[in-house]
Amino acid sequence: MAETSPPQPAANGRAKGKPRGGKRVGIREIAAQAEVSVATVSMVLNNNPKITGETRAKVTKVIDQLGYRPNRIAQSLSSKYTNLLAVLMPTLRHTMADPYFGELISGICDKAARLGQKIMLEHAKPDFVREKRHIDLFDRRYIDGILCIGFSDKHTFLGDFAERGDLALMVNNVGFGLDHVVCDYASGAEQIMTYLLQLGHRRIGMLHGSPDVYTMRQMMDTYKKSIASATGGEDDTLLVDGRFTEEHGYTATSQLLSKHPDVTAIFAGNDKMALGALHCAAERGLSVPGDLSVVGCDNIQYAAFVNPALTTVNTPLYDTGMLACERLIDRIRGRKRPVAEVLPTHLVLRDSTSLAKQTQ
Amino acid sequence: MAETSPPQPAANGRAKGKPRGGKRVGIREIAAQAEVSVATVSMVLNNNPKITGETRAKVTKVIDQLGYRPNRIAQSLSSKYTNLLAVLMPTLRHTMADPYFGELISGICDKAARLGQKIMLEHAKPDFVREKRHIDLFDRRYIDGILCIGFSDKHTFLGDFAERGDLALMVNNVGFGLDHVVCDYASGAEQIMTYLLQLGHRRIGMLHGSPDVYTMRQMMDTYKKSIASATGGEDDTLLVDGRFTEEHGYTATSQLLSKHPDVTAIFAGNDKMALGALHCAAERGLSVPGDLSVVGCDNIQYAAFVNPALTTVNTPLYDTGMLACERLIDRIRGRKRPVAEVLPTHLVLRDSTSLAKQTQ
DNA sequence: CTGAAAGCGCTTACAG
DNA sequence: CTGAAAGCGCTTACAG
Repeated sequence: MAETSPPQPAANGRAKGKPRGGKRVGIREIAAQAEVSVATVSMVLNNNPKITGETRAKVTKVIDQLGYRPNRIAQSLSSKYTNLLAVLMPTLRHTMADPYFGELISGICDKAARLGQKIMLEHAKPDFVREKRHIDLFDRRYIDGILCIGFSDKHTFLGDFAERGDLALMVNNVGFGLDHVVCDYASGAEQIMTYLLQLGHRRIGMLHGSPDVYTMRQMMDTYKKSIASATGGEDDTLLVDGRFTEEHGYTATSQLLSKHPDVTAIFAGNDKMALGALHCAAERGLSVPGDLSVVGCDNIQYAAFVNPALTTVNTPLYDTGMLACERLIDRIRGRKRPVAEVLPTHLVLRDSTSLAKQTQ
Repeated sequence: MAETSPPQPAANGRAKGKPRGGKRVGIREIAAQAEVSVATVSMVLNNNPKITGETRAKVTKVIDQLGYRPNRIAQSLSSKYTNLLAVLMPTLRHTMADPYFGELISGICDKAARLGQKIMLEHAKPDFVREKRHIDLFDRRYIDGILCIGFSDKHTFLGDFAERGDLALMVNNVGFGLDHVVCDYASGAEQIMTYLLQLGHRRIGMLHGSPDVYTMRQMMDTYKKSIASATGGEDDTLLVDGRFTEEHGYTATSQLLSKHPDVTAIFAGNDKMALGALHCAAERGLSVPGDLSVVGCDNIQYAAFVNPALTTVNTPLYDTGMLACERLIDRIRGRKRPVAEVLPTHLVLRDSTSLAKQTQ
């Protein structure tokens, strides 16, 4: 539309080809119309301070008139940046549908949009890693930097980034010589344990995920320390693997309660496992929190809407995503100092916890 | 590593500059080493059938040796494709954390990866649309095509794509002159209603979202038709707006039950609202399904793990995402025929539904 | 079946 | 403060 309405000298001279509306306007046409060189137009486009306000105004006017939009492929080929960032995550079942990843990515996307960057999604499937496609992302100039979420110590390919000097930042994980932004899961776990102990619970089970995951290790260590200092003993059979999912949280709880009927509280390493625990308790006719207290971690969206509403730790995932994205961009733009940020967590009290049934 | 190990004639001659490992290898070096022209290398890269098996082998060998990776920015500038697709969605609160979008996007990403395409994420914020950045995506050559998810009739800017001839495909929505891939929500709703009526329910409330949303309209129409034909009457006060969320599903249920204590079943237009309904029922001391049957829609991941496990309609969101992505790529690659696909849905029976308390 | 050349649409030194 | 020219690294007609 914009191309047909302005009273422009009809370009009928060379009417051949050109499907509709004629050739796309390029930087050359802008330069010609504005009576400057293409270099000047380019500098206006890139907000180069060398350009006079007057020149800028003149060029900007022509750009608006002709509806010129710079080709970002050409821009990237000539310049150093693609203005594209990747988010890399493991291939869990339907990763994107997980509220944990979702919150993180929401934060990342919002911040990226605000800073004029685009976000690309990548899954680190086995063949992806085998074929070194994570490296291709940089070598083939897809992206300027990468955000890694959901990985564990086992994902050693992450070390490739640091080795090659590619800009990568890990979220809720540390190591591999990379920058990181993490939530304070250790403090979160400590707050939970303190709270449960205050309520009189002594037999507290834990639903954990793989200890290869940094944040989970933090929580497990804190849990063990708390138990040890409160009860003077330790009992590893109170720790069961719920593999981060509702399904396994359910079966793990089932095992735990069968082996230890005296357990009065369960600390789940994430809300999904806690949901599995609630489900298991309901099925066994145990009232929560009457017979059993359950607490989760992360405070994902539906934690407030399960029955009973879940007491949990709020990890600021959205903000974590925002910060991670911002810091990565800092690095791309030249920041030298490595990034290592920790965001605070806090307890969210709801209806799944109460005083222990019988204090020992 | 690869660059230091092979016993290559030391390139010490021009030792200046070049931070580490020397200059990145380009198509020119490959051509030189393989003793062919760059055009030939390019053709090998693009699997051009004109190339002899012999030539191909020779060139491929050199490529592998030198670890050459084509610069995709340069490729895109010379060719017609970016091999990048965008997923566009509205800005709901933390959209990505929503299982509905998550499942869809998981399917899209997996299919895209398999077909060698990359996926970019975009949110249609007010300023995004105002500044016509959805058009920029094409004009500035970010992408080859776009997948639109989560939109309603109100999002008229979607019409811009068809008008400009840009390749766009809508998921679970029709109109705007665009291609579409949708789940059969009408059939899903019909299955639900038939089932509830069979169970003896006559006073059935519905939690709906905006009727501007195509799929919701399908369900509402089906609901009304079912009620009318089963009871001979209609009562619009049985329809309450739950705005697709747990929160509003909760309050809508509260309203509904206050106004109509005789309601024995609730059909929620999505699982999130159903979850709100379950929560509300629990708080009012109503047993589900004893006092009240509740059914949702979509069968999102945690629907099986809430208390009680939710009866719902399975909409194959993951597969829908896969198909949508595949069809969009078909179009990019030249398919002329518009895409209009409908995927079947089916009822998933769980524990939130049972016979009506008292049949009238 | 392969090669030499032009061109994609920008940015970036380098002069002036 | 601005311009002319080279170059980013490929692909694509066009010859041969």
